[in-house]
Amino acid sequence: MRRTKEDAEKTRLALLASAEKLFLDKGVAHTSLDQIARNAGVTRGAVYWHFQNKAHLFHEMLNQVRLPPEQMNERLCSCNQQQPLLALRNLCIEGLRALARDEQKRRIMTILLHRCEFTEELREAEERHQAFINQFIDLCEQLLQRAANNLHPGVTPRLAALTLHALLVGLFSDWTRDASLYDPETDSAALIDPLFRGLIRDWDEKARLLPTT
Amino acid sequence: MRRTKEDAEKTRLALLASAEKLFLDKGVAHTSLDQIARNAGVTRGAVYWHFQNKAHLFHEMLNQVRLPPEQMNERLCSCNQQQPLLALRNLCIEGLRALARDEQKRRIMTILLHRCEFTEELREAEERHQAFINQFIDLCEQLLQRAANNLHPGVTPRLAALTLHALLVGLFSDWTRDASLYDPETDSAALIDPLFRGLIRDWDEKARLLPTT
DNA sequence: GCTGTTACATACACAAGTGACTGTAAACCT
DNA sequence: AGGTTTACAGTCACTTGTGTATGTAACAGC
Repeated sequence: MRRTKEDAEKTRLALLASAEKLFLDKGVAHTSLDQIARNAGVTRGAVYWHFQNKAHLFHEMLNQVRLPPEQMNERLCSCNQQQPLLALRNLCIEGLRALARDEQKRRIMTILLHRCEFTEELREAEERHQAFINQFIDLCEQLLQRAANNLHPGVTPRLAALTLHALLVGLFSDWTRDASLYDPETDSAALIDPLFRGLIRDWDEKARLLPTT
Repeated sequence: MRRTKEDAEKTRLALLASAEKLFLDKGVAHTSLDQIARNAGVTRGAVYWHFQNKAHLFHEMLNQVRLPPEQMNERLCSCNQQQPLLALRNLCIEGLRALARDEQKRRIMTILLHRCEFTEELREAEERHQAFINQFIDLCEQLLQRAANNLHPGVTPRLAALTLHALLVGLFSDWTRDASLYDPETDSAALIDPLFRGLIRDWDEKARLLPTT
């Protein structure tokens, strides 16, 4: 029996890891707290000691990592570069690569995209996720607004921001579903750049300033 | 008590409609067969008469409609136009609009994207879905291969097809999550065209042949 | 060394869901 | 007209999951 504070923290982390693994394998709704506990080598008592219920456990699992949308929002808020659109493009690429590099991020993103039903009990997690999405779209729109006269005719900042977000979500969704589709390390730029070229008029000249980041 | 064949078909459809509604509201895993039955004004006996279990009910609910990916695959296979890329572009736009026009398609697509966990019991539905996706990507790749020398440098047919699919998935995913983001009827072209412009070299001249479809 | 608290394990009560089985009235067929 | 089948309703046995309450050994502080 281990009862020191460090040991307690270890079981807490073991529970979070078990939840992560089982959620990924069998879905959130199809995983019971008992399965999570046993997978971590403890009983349900430990689960209820560390977490109020499954929804809170899920929420704290999300809190372990900063997922790409949140990371990108933080970066977008703080950075005020002279080339905001290039910075945005690099952020998108980095977001894709971050998922491939960090196994945990990948697992949690996969759970969010493919292994959970956003129903009543997970509503707060859903709203939080949704808030990040809207924030990201708004930030993109602001950046694109500054370069509004460089946009191709018929493209508004708002629609361009929506398109960019949709592309990212689709790339995340497809890759977490089947990682053999493409390799984020080598293909990210080729997957992102065409859209920028189609949105911004003199993109190729702009991009020449920065080499293949 | 109603027992004619037409009445039986009516209750079957009522069960499918109830399942659709409840799956959308509460998620597939969080909806019981009893709730579906009561919502349709019958008991679980009727459910087990018409369907083997929840997975089969789910599967037949999907069979009621041809979702955008399947529609687009059928169209892509059959059509051999002189302007395949323009046809592909129009198909994408039509796919987006179809979701907005057909309430049932929208509900079922929302369930597939946001209200179900692809776990063991729904594995066959997932595999079917995944097969359509891969087929769509392959078809796009073939079409783009024909115009390979018109692609912008650095863009391969394979990556272009992946990008296009990702954009569509993202647009579906975003819109089914929040329909106020954009209006498929008016915005579809503006959401799709930039990517084509960024993928294909002389897109604007090509597109001038066909007006804003 | 005693005590209170921590970090769980165990036990219990309860609800909900499933699948199988049985019952049954009306429809259908001959 | 009568038997058979259809299209369910109702019941039962069983399992699974949750939340809570209680037990308990070890640690931490004085």
